[in-house]
Amino acid sequence: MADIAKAVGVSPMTVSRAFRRDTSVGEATRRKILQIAEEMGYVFDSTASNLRSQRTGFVAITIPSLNNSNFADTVRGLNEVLQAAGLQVLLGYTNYDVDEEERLIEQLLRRRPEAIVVTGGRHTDRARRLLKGAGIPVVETWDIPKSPVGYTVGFSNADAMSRMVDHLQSAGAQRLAFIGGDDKGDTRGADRRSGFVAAAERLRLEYQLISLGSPPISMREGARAMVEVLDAKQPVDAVICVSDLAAFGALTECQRRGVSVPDEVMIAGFGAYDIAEVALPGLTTMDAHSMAIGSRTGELLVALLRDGTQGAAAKKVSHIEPTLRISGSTVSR
Amino acid sequence: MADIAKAVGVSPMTVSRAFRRDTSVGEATRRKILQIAEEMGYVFDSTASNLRSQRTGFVAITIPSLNNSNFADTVRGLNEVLQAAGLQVLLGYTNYDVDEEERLIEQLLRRRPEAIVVTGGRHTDRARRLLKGAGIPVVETWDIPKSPVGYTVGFSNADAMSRMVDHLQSAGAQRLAFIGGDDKGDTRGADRRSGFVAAAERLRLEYQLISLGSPPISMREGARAMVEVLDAKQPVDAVICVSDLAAFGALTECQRRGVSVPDEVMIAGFGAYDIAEVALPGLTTMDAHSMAIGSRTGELLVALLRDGTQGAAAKKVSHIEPTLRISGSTVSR
DNA sequence: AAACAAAATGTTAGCGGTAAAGACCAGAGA
DNA sequence: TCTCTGGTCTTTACCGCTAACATTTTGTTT
Repeated sequence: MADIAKAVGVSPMTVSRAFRRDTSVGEATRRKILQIAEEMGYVFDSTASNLRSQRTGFVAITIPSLNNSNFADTVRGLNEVLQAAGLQVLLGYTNYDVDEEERLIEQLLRRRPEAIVVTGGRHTDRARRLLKGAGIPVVETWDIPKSPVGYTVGFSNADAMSRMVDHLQSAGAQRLAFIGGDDKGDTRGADRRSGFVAAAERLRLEYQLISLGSPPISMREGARAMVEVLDAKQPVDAVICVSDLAAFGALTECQRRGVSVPDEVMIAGFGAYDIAEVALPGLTTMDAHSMAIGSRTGELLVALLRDGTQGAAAKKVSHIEPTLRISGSTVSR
Repeated sequence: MADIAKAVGVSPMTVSRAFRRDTSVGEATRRKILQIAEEMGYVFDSTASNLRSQRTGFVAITIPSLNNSNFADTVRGLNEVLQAAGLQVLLGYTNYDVDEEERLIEQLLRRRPEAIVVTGGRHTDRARRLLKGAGIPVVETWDIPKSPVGYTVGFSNADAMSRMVDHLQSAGAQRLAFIGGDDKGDTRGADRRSGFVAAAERLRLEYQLISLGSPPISMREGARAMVEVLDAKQPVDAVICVSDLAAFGALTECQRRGVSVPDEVMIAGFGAYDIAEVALPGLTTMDAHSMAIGSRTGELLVALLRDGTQGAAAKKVSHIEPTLRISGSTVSR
């Protein structure tokens, strides 16, 4: 900046201002500064700016896995809104592990983000302490935790699953099975399972739980689980899977064996992945509006960072109601 | 840090050292410093460290879209290696647009990354100038550009597609179709198309090109394109799709119509997405080793940043040969 | 116990921007 | 003519850490 200032014949401060559109610099001066800067190949140095102004423009986000189009959609929605507001997303993967999440949160906070978004509501004690002590807005997504750290943008996985069980019952299912991973790490999966159990007992339906290894539960695991279900002694009318990926795996296993879906067994998934729409038959699923979770979070953060915690937008819990999408895998046409 | 130094009874410099594992501080002193820091709720401030040491620990990467498990895998592979080396990935999406890429590259360079990774070899002139002038390692991935900016980790999309055409011919196909998006933005898709055309002409096979809208081309578009192919007057023995997602869409369209795959028409995809393995029949595909592209890039960068440009690892072009995975969609069993 | 090397700690001066406050100047109004 | 205003620009100090060098402490050798 000093070099540019000398070349243009102004003070470094004026150059600094010229690079920030909002502050007062004469239009002619600004143009000249930007032109000379471009010629000199100067690229603005955020690191210095960040330190002095105590504003980094970072928003940190931790997600369990990038390899999951639901979370990728949330990041996409978040990024779209934040990028427009001049903020940069700092991304980290926890790999469905709370200790890894703790490490990640600390590492991210060192970068002095202006806000932090985490997936889910379960964290280590130290992670909670770090989040609370950071002095920046904290948003928990994809869940409605019992004792939230700060703001929440999400839905009740248990309630959503309960609605799905209602649908299956009304479609005629009496004996259900739930396919999911173990409870470690994937709290959303665990919530879905408990919602399933609660609903099945409320409706006095027979049910069984198939538990696979640790998340992520994908297509292959869904197919493997379906083997178990179909080989078991007790017959099953409907299978609910923790995600559409597992559901699609289950569906292909049925097709491999010539088991008709939905006539012999219904299959339901979760998450409204692309595959649910394209599969044959289409998969009944619960659309959690992954991208909306991200963009809603982004809008909340932009409002908070602009207007402060007192702003009108500062609703603590933002509910995003999932939508049930009924398709050929649970109702024959 | 000054507060901690006072509390422990040492100089701030010693506290600074204690937070960097490698520098020499007495073991007892270090423990005490870290303990008091934890009690005081201190979180290290990277922004100041970055400025003074002129090292940010950032590696920037631009990808066309997060909503694509191939690129997500590359990011995952990269992140895994970089995270282990204490580096943080800075991610940006270009949305298959070179102007957007230029903006993004400038924005990312302001953060003073220590290296930058871009997807593909086509950039605006200004983007090339920015990359070259940044004075940091530049890696182009997923392509082998004619005139690379710096390092390259990738493969020839045209050659890979050519091998796929060879396979289809040897499986008995005479009349081919290629399903892909338009050339704008997705240079990899365009390269695959031109590889397809070259191979088809080399082998003197009949062929047609089905072009859809702008990328990303997904399952829905694949199904739509297949409608076109099946409704056309000229019959087709085999369809090659720009990605497995499109291929799966095409497959379901065939199933919807009762067109047997592979007996009446063969279908091949690209990218070795999960769906290729789970679909029924399995999709013949080209595994580009997305994750390996990321981890190889990561290893290259770690070596470059450690040993400098003169290091042994500084091979300019790193070729990752795709693997043809033959499955039920092109050969009946 | 002196002499020296190695390890641990301290001192000083920035890194490259910008917050805050003040100076300068042309044009408007008294 | 003088004051005042608002826009434009400058001066000064400092954000929180660490490179580079200086110094002290500890340990080892003879």
